[in-house]
Amino acid sequence: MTDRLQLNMNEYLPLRDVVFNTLREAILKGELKPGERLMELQLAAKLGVSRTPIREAIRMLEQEGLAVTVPRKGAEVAKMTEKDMEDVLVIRATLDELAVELACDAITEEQLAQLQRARKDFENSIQSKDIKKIAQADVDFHDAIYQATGNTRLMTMLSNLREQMYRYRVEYLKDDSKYPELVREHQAIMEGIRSRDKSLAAGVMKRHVLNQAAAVKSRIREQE
Amino acid sequence: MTDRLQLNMNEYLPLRDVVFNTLREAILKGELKPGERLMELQLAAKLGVSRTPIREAIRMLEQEGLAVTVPRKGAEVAKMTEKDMEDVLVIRATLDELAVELACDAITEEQLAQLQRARKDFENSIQSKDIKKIAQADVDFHDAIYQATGNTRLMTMLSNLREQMYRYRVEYLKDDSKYPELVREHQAIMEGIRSRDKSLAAGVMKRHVLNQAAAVKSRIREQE
DNA sequence: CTCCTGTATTTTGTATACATTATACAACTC
DNA sequence: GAGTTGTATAATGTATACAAAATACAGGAG
Repeated sequence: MTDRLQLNMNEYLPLRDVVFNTLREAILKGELKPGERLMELQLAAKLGVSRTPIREAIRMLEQEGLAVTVPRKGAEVAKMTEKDMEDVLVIRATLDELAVELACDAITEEQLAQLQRARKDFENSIQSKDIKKIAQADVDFHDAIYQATGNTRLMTMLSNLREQMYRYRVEYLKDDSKYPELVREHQAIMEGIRSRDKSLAAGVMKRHVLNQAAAVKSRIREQE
Repeated sequence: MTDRLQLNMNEYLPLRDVVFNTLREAILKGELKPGERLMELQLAAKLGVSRTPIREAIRMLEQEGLAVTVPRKGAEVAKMTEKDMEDVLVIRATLDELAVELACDAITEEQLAQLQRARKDFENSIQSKDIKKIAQADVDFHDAIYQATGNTRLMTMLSNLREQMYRYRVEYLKDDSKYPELVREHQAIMEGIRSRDKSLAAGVMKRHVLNQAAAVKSRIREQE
């Protein structure tokens, strides 16, 4: 009996997860805007499912910080105030620092190569002028670091924090005068990790994250 | 018209939240043990509600890391491996450090007084030999610090991280030989914050958190 | 005895129905 | 006109019904 027919049974996803992913994407892409109401019946109709999986997906979005519910009124896409964003940025800067330090200790040769590839992909993506592509390449670079920490929880938390900024961050990437600095920072972080120089890598990473603060916050002010 | 009858309308809670709180408590207290199945029908019968709020509560527990669901099989109380606990501890140590630093900058006189009270309550609670009481006093002390950071997200995240350790931490508090050290550490943290000495306070806090590692991990080994 | 298979039962997944509350707006009062 | 009240409508909260999959286990084949 061949063991290669892996039986695509693992591709089953409950509708709640499909709905969750769909709504999550829509929120991150900005198709569902901060403050926009998430009405069960309407969403159910649009997605062709019943209210039950919609409700469960909303509960999940809620815990991810992407939606907010008021009892008996319903859910809406979470709005972030400038203060919220500051709070998130401080946490993210700290945890990203931690991630880099852990990566310095734990990264394997293979993961280092992966990180190197991600760094190059990012530099190449910049030529393309395609914001989505650049954003994705940036995400991949950071994910490569998270992966190298070997700390699953940290990976999850950092992905989640990034997600909350993501909606507002695209704007930051439109300003291509920042690209050279981004490239330099990625390079420095990469070098720091390769040479296992924790304080160098962590320092650059912290700056790298906090550099986004001004741009992201001004984007929030526009929203209001 | 008197404005003191605040109309207890704000005490309305959807059943999903009641169920969520109930299950959460049960898990933290150890009444629902790691690995124990959470069967909807059974829980619904026991709590006297229908499956719908149960399901929504389970989705919430899931995102808090207290439950794990396998599609079409159902949910169970999350088990933590030693590795999971290490991962959580590292994150918590880092964020608790951050919290203390932020508190050094932002704490008000009133909050300082509150922290002082919490610290004393903790010392008093130790005399009582009542583990629950001691645990609660410890929680209150740390909460007072979280409060002082003024960072709402950080408060939420730290509460959540603590929650995940809580189940395994009671054991740690049964060993009263540790009490003097705990008291000293609380005192040092308190002093550090009062004198706005970030590096002192942060350093002690980090140690304070990591000190629990061995005890908590051995508790996990027992579970297996 | 071991392994397989078929079936009954339990459990989850999803849809729908009913109850209750919030919202919008028109008619009314002052 | 400002505010209030009543009513229709729409939304959420909760329960239940039905479908589909997982599980347990008895019985049979080898």
